[in-house]
Amino acid sequence: MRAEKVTSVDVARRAGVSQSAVSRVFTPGASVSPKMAEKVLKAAQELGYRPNVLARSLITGRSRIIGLVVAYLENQFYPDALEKLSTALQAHGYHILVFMVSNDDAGVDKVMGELLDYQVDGIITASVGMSNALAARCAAAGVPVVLFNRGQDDERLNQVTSNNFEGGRKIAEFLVAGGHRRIAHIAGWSGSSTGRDRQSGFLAGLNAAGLDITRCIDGMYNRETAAAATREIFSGNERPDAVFVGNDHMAFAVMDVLRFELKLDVPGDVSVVGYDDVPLASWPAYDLTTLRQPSNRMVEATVSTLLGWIEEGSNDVQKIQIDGPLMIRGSARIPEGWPDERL
Amino acid sequence: MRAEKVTSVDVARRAGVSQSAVSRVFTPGASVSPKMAEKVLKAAQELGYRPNVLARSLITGRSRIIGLVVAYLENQFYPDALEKLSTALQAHGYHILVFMVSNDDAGVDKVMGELLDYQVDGIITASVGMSNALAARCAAAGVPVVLFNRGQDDERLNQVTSNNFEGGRKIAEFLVAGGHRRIAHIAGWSGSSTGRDRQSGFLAGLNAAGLDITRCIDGMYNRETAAAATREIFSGNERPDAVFVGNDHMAFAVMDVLRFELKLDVPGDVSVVGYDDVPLASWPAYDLTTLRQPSNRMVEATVSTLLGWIEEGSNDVQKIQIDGPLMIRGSARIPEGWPDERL
DNA sequence: CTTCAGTTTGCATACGTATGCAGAAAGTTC
DNA sequence: GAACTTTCTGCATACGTATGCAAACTGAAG
Repeated sequence: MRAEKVTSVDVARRAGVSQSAVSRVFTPGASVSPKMAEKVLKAAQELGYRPNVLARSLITGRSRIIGLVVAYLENQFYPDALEKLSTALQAHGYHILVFMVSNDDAGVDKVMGELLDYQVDGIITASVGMSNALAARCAAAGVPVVLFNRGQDDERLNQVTSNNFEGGRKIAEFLVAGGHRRIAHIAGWSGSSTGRDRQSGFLAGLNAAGLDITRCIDGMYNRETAAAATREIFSGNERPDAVFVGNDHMAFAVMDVLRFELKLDVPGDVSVVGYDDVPLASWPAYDLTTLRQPSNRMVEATVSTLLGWIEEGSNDVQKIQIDGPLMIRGSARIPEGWPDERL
Repeated sequence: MRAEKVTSVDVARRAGVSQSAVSRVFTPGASVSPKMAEKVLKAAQELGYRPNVLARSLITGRSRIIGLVVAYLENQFYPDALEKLSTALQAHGYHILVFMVSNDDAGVDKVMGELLDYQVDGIITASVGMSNALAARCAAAGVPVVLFNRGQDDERLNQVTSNNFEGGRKIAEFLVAGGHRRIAHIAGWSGSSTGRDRQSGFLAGLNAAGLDITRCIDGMYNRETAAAATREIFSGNERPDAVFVGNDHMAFAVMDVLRFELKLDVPGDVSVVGYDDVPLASWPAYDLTTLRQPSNRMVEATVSTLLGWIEEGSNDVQKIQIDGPLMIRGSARIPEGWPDERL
């Protein structure tokens, strides 16, 4: 059962050339004559030789591995992003090494150490923060980091997010224009920049119309917490007539509670707006009005930033914010004559 | 910006010992005196040394990387499994390298080559098949493979699935007991063992009651295809009164079409049963009756099989089938006095 | 203090590849 | 065909670690 590894030396012997020649044939851009290439490729073919990426990385200092740190995949936004990131990176010859982590500093630090052990060429964190000590270590190790869908005040960390403040503001504007006056917010986790920015944008939007948030509870980006918050907010008799929920994943829970527990009509009794536009949001069962995070463009920006650092030695830190449209669907009252922003 | 890597040699110099000593301190089970360990660990601590996993793998022949090949993450079953697999493997010091792949032989073969380049210690494929040539290559390379949620007739490939035949049969029994007589099937992709087994189990169950499948279309595990199939099957006037859908992901599409396009009541007009029991199935918006694939136990079986091959040199091929219960919810008529199998 | 077994250490080498350097071959120009 | 330039090849070495082997040390028993 034990494998006999075939190495570049074996190929060299068979082709009657030196090991360096074999290496050069498999190194793009190296200098080899056509007939050398042919001889070597033939021998390699016959033996089933393929270069050992790990051994190569030892010399070149490049592993072609990107570490992805992610806290949970329950929210559909993340598997979707993971799929797109992986596909995009694969096209450039990189692959993703996954690190699941509990979303606290200790967990992240521990895992990040393991990550560096693998000599990753770059790190993407999806909605996970980093301690300063850690950011320093990555910088010291020369490993570029991109925070995907999470901002953080650190001069060393690239980040790609949607324009969360503006998104929150847009949603406020939309709800106000729809005639809502008692507006609640089930917020994204206050420990995250996304949660905070969406909330402050939302608040700014309401304030601009002379309104305030009627009721606000942190939903922790968690389905159960959001459901409990909904019960709390909507079971009294002074209930709001609209709610902005910090992401779609929680918004589904909110709608389920409103409809199936509290027997309220959405959007008749309550308008619900989410954030993300995950695929499920467009399914008729929810038909959720939500602010789209343009994951394609976010992924694109993430990949090009990362590859810029890795391959072109770039070192200017990017803080990229991408605007997304409000996807108007059936879960919230549509203001008279509101322009349809859909793509 | 370039990093000064700290190596075992640096640590050795600082601690005033040999490089081998350092190596031994970081190799579990090697022979080192307590005071040597202390000296080395202190020096390592001060320099921030951590062993280079890649260099280590060159010597030991173990990379502590498991390759995961997966076709798409849209169906919630897979991110869920990925999360659990990754967490379980991490606990054993392994990590998952992700390979997204289009579900055809050419795509799989190409990607699998890249996979072997990384010297992975094992391979898990999630609902993806392998050509025989490929299975042979993995066997030759001594890399164990586990097919997760996919069976295949190959003596060299481990596999872990739910008991799809029995699951299909149970569902037939359930629907028949519910008084349904015109029963349709939107099948899982006929190119997959899961799809075929569920279908034949279902058929066997119906036959046992003297019934047959009224109408059957391959839904390709694809939302759009399943939706189209639903329109096809249910828009005529001789419509079935129940449908078994090959997985939950398609079942949601089917319910959406039935309710929102065809204005049929579920389960009043049509009973719908799915397969998988993804988290979404239990959300009230769908409240889908479905056969649970016990992903926890499937993951556990996958991990222990894989580690058995890798660490204990096991070489008996496992073909594991795990039974799952029918989760009875609100999308299908419940037969009088039917025992509740829920956990 | 000697002997001997057991433990700990350093030396040297190996893993599979890439690359600087110098020499060989091939091509160009007169 | 000589002189020169360009392209190609092999030699040697390096990357960071683990491990067999023999030497050095430790401690116990006599």
